[in-house]
This record gives sequence, C-alpha cells and structure tokens, in this order.
Amino acid sequence: MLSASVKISLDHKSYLREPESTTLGRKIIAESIRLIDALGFEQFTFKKLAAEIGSTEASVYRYFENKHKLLVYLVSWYWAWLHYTVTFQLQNLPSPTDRLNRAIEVVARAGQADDPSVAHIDERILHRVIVAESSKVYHTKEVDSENKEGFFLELKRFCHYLALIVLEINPGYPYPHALISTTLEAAHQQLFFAQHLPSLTDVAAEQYTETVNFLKQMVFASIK
Amino acid sequence: MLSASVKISLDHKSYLREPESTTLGRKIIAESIRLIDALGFEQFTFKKLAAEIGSTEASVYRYFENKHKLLVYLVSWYWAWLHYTVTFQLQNLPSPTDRLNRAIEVVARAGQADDPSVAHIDERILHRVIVAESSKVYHTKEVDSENKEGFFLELKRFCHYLALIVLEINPGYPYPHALISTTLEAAHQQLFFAQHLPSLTDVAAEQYTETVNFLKQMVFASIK
DNA sequence: CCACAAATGATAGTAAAGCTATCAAAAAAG
DNA sequence: CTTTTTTGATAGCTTTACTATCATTTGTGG
Repeated sequence: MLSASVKISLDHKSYLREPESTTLGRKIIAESIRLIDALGFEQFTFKKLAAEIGSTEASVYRYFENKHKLLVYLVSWYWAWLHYTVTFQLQNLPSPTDRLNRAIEVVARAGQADDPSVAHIDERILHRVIVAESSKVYHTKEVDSENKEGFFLELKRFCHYLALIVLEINPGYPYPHALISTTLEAAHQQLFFAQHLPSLTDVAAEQYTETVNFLKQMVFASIK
Repeated sequence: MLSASVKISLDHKSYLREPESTTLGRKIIAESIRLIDALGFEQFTFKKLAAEIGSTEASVYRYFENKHKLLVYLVSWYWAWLHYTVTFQLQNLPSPTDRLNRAIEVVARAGQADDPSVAHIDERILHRVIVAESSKVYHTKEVDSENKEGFFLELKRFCHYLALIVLEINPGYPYPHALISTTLEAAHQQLFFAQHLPSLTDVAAEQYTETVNFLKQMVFASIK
C-alpha cells in the first residue's frame, strides 16, 4: 500500500512546545514510546528519557510539563491516528454493516499495523504502550479539568464516529456510545489478558483473530 | 436484611502483616480507602496516611511493602466481597438466566451497597476507589510475577464463576470468560464515563439502572 | 501479675523522582 | 551577520519512597 506521509495533529495542548516541529521534539516522542514500553509508565522518567536521547531533563521539560501530559499526548495521537486509519479503510464501503465490521477489524488489529504512516513513530510499539497504559490518562483526579481542556477529544470523537455507524444499522439501539466505548476498551483488554491473565479471556493462540471474532459477535448481537 | 459480620480472607500475601488482625491494621485499611478516594492513588502516600491515622510511615510499612501492594489488597478484597455477595444473592435461584440477570444487577449496583457487611470498611467509598483505580493493579511491568504470586486470583475466580453460568445458559457460546471480563470492566467504566466523560456513554440520569440494562442487553444478546 | 516477646512510635537518614532556575553555547530566522 | 530562539550544562530544592535503629508500649503465656 502506498501511503503518503501523514501529519496527525491534535486539538489541545497537552504539550508546551509542539514536538512534531523540531528534531528534539520528534526524538522525545519516538524514544518515549520505546522507553515506556520497556520500563512501564511508573518506572519511566524524563531523566532516563533525556539520557536515552542524549539530551537533558530540562530540555524535555520544555516540551512537556510532566510525564502524564506526555502520555496524554501519545494516547491522543494514537486515537487520532486510528480514526484516520479507520476512515481510510471505510472508503467506498456503503453498507453500514460492512463499515462496522471493517472498523472492528482495524481497531482490534491496530497492533499488527504494517504500514508505518509516520516516519518517527513505531505504531506497533505505541500500540503496546496504549494497551498497557492508556487507561491511566483519565483515571486521575484531574480528569474533569483535563476533559474541559479537550485532552480526550480524539477518543470521544472516534467513539461518536463509530456510534453513528451503529445507529445507521439500528436507529433504535439505545446504547451506541456505551457499546462502542466498551468495545474499544475490550479490544485492548482482551489482548492484554491473552498475554498476561489468560484465564480472564478465551482468546489465545490467534489472539488478534479471536478478539476480532469475539467483538464482532458481541457488537452485532447487541445491535440487531 | 440481617447479615452477620463476614470475614473476607484472601489467598495471597499482598501484605506483610495481616491488617484485619490488629487495630492499627484495620485503621490502615479503613483510612487508606478514604484517602485514596479523596486524593487519587497518585497523590496518596504512606506519610499522609500515617498522619491521618495518627501513626508513622514506618508503622504502615510494616503492613504493606508499598502503596501498590496495598491497592492490590483492596482490589482483591473487593472482588472477594463481591463474589461473596453475588453467591449470597443467587441462593435458591435455580434458573441460570435468572442467576445471570441477578449477578449483573449486583455487580453493576455494587456502588449502592446498603449493607455494610464488614465493620470498618465502607463499601461505597471502596467502590468509588475500585472504579477509578482498580485497573492500575495489573497494568504494571510486574503483572506476570504478581500473577504467579496469586495477586489476581479473586478476580479470576469470580470471572470463572460467572462464565460457568453463561455456559449453563448456552454451552456452545465460545467466549464466556471474555464476555464476563468485558462486562465486569464495563460495569466500572460506564459509571466512570457517566460521571466524568459522558460523551463516551449513553447512561446518564439513572446511571445504575441504565448500566444494568445496557449490560444485560449486551450479555444476553451475545450468548443467546 | 510478672516476664518476655511482639508491635508501635520516634527519629534519622538515603536515593531517586519531579521539578525550577540560571547562564552560556549553539542553531535558526530575519 | 545579527538577533531571537532553542538547547545544554549545571545546580539546587522539595517530595516520595523507602530502610534502620532504638526506645516504649502493648499484649500474652506461664
């Protein structure tokens, strides 16, 4: 597949300085993804990140107030990227059922992304980070104020986009947003459980394929 | 309802010293629930907890290695308590469909618990803590080793217990554990979204009732 | 009720995390 | 080529997350 370089831009300022616009900023993003994946978010620090990219703590702090805001940035970027990818994959699919089926596939298989659409971001590693860490962005005491600042817009927009497809299939279904947000979370959870807590799931060997099947069955059974 | 005092006991050692067995231990549990609820897990520290209960940091560290293990203890206690409550509520319900319906109600309405079954633990506050913080217990780099130590047994056991009811209703349903783990997580998520990120859900005014209805519809549609 | 063990409190101290400030050097923009 | 912006280098401060020691209190078994 041919894909021109895509610029994903966000609607809010989880950052102090636009990281995409400088070499150092891009290094911060690229290396933070790798380092959070390697250490886990709790053990990840700006000091370690700075060492990794041959810069200093102070310089990293010029881009992000703290590591939480950096995670907000990464998670928002991920949802914007996934939204873009899904939109692209749904082109020329007129049937809403086909569209929802394809959307579920793309969402659940995001970890298999073969198509690096952005030069310095490794979407497969980012996906692992999202699976393990994304729920931490809103499970904080600051969730309401950060929500007002627009920090979760990308997820909310994507959820609404998919909810509208659900309503196209069945305008009378009463819980389109709840079903989609549950499905989006479950797509991550089931992969995480398959790897770490297998007795919480039934998907195992072919984890992507089985997650897709489970989610499709659940979603379509619910809305029909 | 008449309920004798119940002792919930756990199968693993997230603690160093059994907190239920001493006055200080029970104060640590009771006050940590209140403080985590008030400050959020990130801002919660053993120093603040010790100040709150008129003790010292060192004393708290004699009960729990660190605040993460304390959270593991609280979350495990919650699942064991909920399992007990559900088992109790399913007595004399022979029909698996009735049993599953009732189980979903109890799970989704755990935050309305009117029945303080354990003297020093406020289950309603604990429920808020669980909704906001519980996923942090396994989203760590230590998940595999802690899983081996049995830290997640209570959740896994409860999930399996409900999965067996699903299989009673439809022995051919292929994803009983995935469906139940998704439902358990969704029960928390939807309440959290209703309060903090309402555009990710459709449940609003009557959040408990609507969450119950959404989950029942999803579960029974999936397995029938 | 005494002796002894266990639990707690008081205090101190350490390493790392999570910042903020300052100033000089380098790079980029006009 | 000068001026603004960005980065690096260094320093320092507060808080968190512990660990250690010793005295005191509490609780228990004889």
